[in-house]
Amino acid sequence: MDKLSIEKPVRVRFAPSPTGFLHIGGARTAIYNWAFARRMGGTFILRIEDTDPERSTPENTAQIIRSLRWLGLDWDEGPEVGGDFGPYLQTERFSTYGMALKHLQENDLVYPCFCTPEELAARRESALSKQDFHGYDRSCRHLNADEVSARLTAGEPCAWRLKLPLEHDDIVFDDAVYGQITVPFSEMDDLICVRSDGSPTYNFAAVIDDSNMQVSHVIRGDDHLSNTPKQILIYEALGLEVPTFAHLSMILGADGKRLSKRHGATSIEAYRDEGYLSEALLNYLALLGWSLDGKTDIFSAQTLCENFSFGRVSKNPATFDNDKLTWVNSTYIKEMGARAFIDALTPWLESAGLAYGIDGKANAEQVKDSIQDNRDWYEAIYPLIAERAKTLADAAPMVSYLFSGSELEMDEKSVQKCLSAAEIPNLLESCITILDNPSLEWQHNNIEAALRAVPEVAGVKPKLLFQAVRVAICGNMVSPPLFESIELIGRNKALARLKKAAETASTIAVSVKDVTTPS
RNA sequence: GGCCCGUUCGUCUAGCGGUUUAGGACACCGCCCUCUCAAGGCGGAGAUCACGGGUUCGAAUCCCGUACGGGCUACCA
Repeated sequence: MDKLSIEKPVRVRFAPSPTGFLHIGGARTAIYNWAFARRMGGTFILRIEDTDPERSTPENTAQIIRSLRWLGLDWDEGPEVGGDFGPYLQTERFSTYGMALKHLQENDLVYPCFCTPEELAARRESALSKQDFHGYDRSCRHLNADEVSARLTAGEPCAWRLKLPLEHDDIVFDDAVYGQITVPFSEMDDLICVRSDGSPTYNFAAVIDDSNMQVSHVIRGDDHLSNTPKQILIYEALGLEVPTFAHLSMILGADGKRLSKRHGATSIEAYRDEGYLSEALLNYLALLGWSLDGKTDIFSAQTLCENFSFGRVSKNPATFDNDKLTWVNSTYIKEMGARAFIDALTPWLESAGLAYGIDGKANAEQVKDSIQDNRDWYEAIYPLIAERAKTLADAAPMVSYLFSGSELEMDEKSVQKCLSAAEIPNLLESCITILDNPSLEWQHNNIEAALRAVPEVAGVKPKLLFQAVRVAICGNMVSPPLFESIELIGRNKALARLKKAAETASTIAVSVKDVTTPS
């Protein structure tokens, strides 16, 4: 392998066509290309295959680039970065395809086909029903030279087809993932290289580009496995060196069908918007079809780049498992640390309008300023939810109670369940007295120690009181840790919330008494 | 129809002829911890390695069929 890399520098490319967003499958192909390039000290190229004018848009191209960047991939040549083998948009490379065609024409390796698409479709239809379809019937290949030149000079539209050799061995290539693949030459037909409108077909353009860009390894989805022999024939006609191929299996939805819109989010940006971290998505995608050692699930991009190899890429299609992605994401949240977490969470706080020091919904600017001015306070949130939030989207609602000021809306169910016991008003009053004491240092350990005395003295279970306090402070019977929350909310607001809860509790106690006391 | 490819717990995978009573992870279940929820710890259930034939002293691993799934079979990419 080392020897090989000395002989031929590793150059790989990711070549999406901008007919849609960057989706899960494309992203994984990009990741493997990138990781392989980094592993081999090679070059990673981004090339946009926008030859389909009907479906390609600049917006899609921009979105693909944005998604790739967001994932943390960087390319050495391509849009935005340039390179010596550009341009990197196929629509800007048409002259190269023209030159290649000319070369083929001059060497009688290609011939004009005047059959119309309609004729071909009809012929294909009838051949198919006879169950022996083997591609184009080569009728135009046998036209006599005079007729051809006459029709050509008359300007009759024609496509240019590759003039396959009459005799050829079966096509054999070594796929880096699948191993040796053999396709009978009898299956090959005279494929079209250039359409009647002058545009190159995918197979032709890909070969010319990969060759011109000196691509050493073509790493792509296995929907191209069947295109490979055709492309090899083009390489051979042009006298070009055939690169190494590595095909990647598809990614399936939970129903075992090819991943598509029906399965919900498939675009990379949709995952970003659902609160997944790019590092986690990258990790999960890398894991979906590749293994580091069979045991390790969590690894950094750097580890990926240091260890990637085709030998560990699996051949069978993988089913996308959102549960596992979510788990990977949650482990990244747990390990990312307060600083990175708050950075990542900032947009979410902005859109939720959560700013420390501002009651009610704040605007994005206020949130930004608040975070800047109260960085320590914000970072103190992290340990409260690091083990609880599975995504960034989870996190904001989870901590919104910290931003509610003195007025907190309490969940009705939680109120009924946790504030209705007869002892609650008195217990809460005791808490208020304790917390109102200025000599109590406002720190969660001290707060906890002080409050634990209350149920002990009253002879009730700690849980009874703390659930009531939780509802008072957090508004819900399920919440992040209580004493840390009290600390973060601050003495005045905490006291205000406790007072309000105590009032609520006494009204419930009264009404309960009304109901239960026989008249 | 033809050609190509694939098939190990529900899911992702380890496994490259003997170290395998098939290992890990997610999900699931139970217990512990505990101020709730999580997290964490411990344990459990879950795969006759698609099926059938070979080869071999020995096969999840090699070969051949079959079934199922996917791809290609375009003047789409």
